[in-house]
Amino acid sequence: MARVRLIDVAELAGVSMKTVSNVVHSYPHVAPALREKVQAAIDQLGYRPNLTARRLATGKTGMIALAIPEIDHPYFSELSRQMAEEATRRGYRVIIEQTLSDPDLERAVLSDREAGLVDGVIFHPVRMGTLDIAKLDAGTPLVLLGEAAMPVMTDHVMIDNVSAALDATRHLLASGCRRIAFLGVIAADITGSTSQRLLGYQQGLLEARIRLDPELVFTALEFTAEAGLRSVTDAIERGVRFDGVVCRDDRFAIGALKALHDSGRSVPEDVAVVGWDNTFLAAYTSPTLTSVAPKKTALVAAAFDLLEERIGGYRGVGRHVIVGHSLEVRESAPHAF
Amino acid sequence: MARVRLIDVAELAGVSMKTVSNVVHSYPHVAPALREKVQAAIDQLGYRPNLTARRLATGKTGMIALAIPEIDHPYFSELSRQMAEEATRRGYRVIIEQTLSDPDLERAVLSDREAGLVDGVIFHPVRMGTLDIAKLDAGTPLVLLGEAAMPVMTDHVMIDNVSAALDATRHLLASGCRRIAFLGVIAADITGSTSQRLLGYQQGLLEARIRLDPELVFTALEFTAEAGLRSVTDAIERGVRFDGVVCRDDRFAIGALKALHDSGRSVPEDVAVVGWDNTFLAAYTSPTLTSVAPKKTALVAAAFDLLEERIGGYRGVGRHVIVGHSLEVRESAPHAF
DNA sequence: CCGATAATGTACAGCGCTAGAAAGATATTT
DNA sequence: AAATATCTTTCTAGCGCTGTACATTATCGG
Repeated sequence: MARVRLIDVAELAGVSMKTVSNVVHSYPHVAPALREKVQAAIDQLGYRPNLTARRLATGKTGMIALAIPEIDHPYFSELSRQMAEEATRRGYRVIIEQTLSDPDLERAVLSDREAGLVDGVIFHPVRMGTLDIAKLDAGTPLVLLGEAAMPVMTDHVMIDNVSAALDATRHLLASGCRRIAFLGVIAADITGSTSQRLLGYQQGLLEARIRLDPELVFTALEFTAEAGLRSVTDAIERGVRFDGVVCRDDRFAIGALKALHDSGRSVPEDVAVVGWDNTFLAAYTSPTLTSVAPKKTALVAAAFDLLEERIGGYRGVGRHVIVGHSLEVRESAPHAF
Repeated sequence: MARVRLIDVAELAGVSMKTVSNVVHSYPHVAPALREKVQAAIDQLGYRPNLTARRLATGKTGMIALAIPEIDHPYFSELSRQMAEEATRRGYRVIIEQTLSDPDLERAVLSDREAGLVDGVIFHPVRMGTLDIAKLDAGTPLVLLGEAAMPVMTDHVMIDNVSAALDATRHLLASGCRRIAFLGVIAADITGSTSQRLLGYQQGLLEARIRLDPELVFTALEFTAEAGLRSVTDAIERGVRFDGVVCRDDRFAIGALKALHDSGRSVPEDVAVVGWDNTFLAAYTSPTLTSVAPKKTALVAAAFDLLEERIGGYRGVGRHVIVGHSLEVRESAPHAF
């Protein structure tokens, strides 16, 4: 079952390869009669262009890589979906690379860009720092996501984490919480995404003239609901009192919800909970979860806009785009209650 | 910033392209001194082989496509992750194609295989029937997932849905349920996956000499938690009485849990709930969710085994592999209670 | 009715890498 | 020392498609 090649079609139709190619690409100046004859040959042979060859000849791959820590984190799987759909709309395909927050795998992402596999990369780093990225940043178009490193030459899309965390904290304060915890500090996260959220949280407390109690900053060991659950359970067992908790992401919030439920506390009456990312989970927990909602659609669009400009030849300094966010208020932290 | 090519390295090192290529591929018969010199040139220039060119030359792409309905369905995102990791172990990369359960997109998956982009395809069809697939099945290696169509010539991996549904139903019966509902019939799902689960459910009732009450088969409009919630809420509002429910997947189960909670019923005391897929969600709902657990690791391994055999040249009839499953018992449907 | 402009079509040199044939160099054997 | 075997390296023809340069026809105003 040998593949049908362009030249096979050309021979059958009795024309040159280029003419067949012109038909395939709907090049305007092909005589209707010829076009028909060629098309017939294409159909008869079931010809499909070999994309690899096309790529080698044109230098464009039509693919972009999306490098994220974990495919199955709800935030990233939802993001992936939107990226894939936006890519399709813009005529690209997406290769998803999972870095597992492993520094070596993250580095590999940036090195691979040079392998000519993709036209560009959208990358959400977790472990790599600014310098690491700057050092490896070769010529291939790159757009960074998240709050991590931001080398001056690289484009970057994010939400304003400080102000989003501030909003979440204010929301809890407004509904009467006074001992608000922050769940989700993690030693391995050096990217500052968490620390910015923590900063917004502190700022919120400050506004309300509440002194930050270090006991209320809950640490987790890794980015899982399980770790969140354990962290909150530990705090409860240590006797820490709190009436609200801002979580670094929805998975932690789900763990928190479960820990509170298991310990007999009710949400939001005893403890109000705010999550982050507004993944679909938030709408299906009991109680449903109030969550910080980054404008994902805007984020995806912005990332592609920047990337396409780079692919188009832009070589200037890095642009830093901040997309909006909102707070999706649900049962776990309703308006005044 | 022109790319460094093989020939550039060869010139710098003063050797032929093939020698450089030999070094790149760790070909054994290269004199140590030369190898070192070449390696130095590679490092100095920062050479990375152009994968597109390599592909054209070898005919192997090193990529496989994973075509699934939705990236952000927890079952599929967890599956994707495992597929991606298994692929890495076996030296492949994965391109994820989202079909959105759209017949045209599903068809496109099979047509694309011929475009020489990937060495093989792992495909979980939802809408395409046996004949459709058989018709489009060209020469490229293909392995199907799920319970859908099974053309004789195509390899196929699945779990035994009938017996898994039977297990779930028996479990509910054993803990005293007598009016057990089935949630998740969907008109658009023609693949038989749901109908097999329904069959196992009926079989379970039959064993217990319980007549199937059609009122207890809950229909949903689409595969979302929202649709599951609505379906169960409707049933409750219609006055349908039931004390157990087998759900077609975890997302429906989450919707059901929420509907029951919202209507003031407690789980499992009033109604016991069993989900399907054992996604990570199951462990973090309140109560936690008992769920049918396909052996994902085995499934992924089997799919790759079959695919690699096809890639390796196997041309025989389709193999149909059934991987195991278990029932992860959690709070929503504990053992006798 | 002619040269000029536009419309069609062909030829062929790459894109960067691989791999088999062939050549050159060195080691082993008798 | 000649002959054979074994390494090591070079040469070069593709992989299938694109795009430029050029050849060949139509089209058309004056």
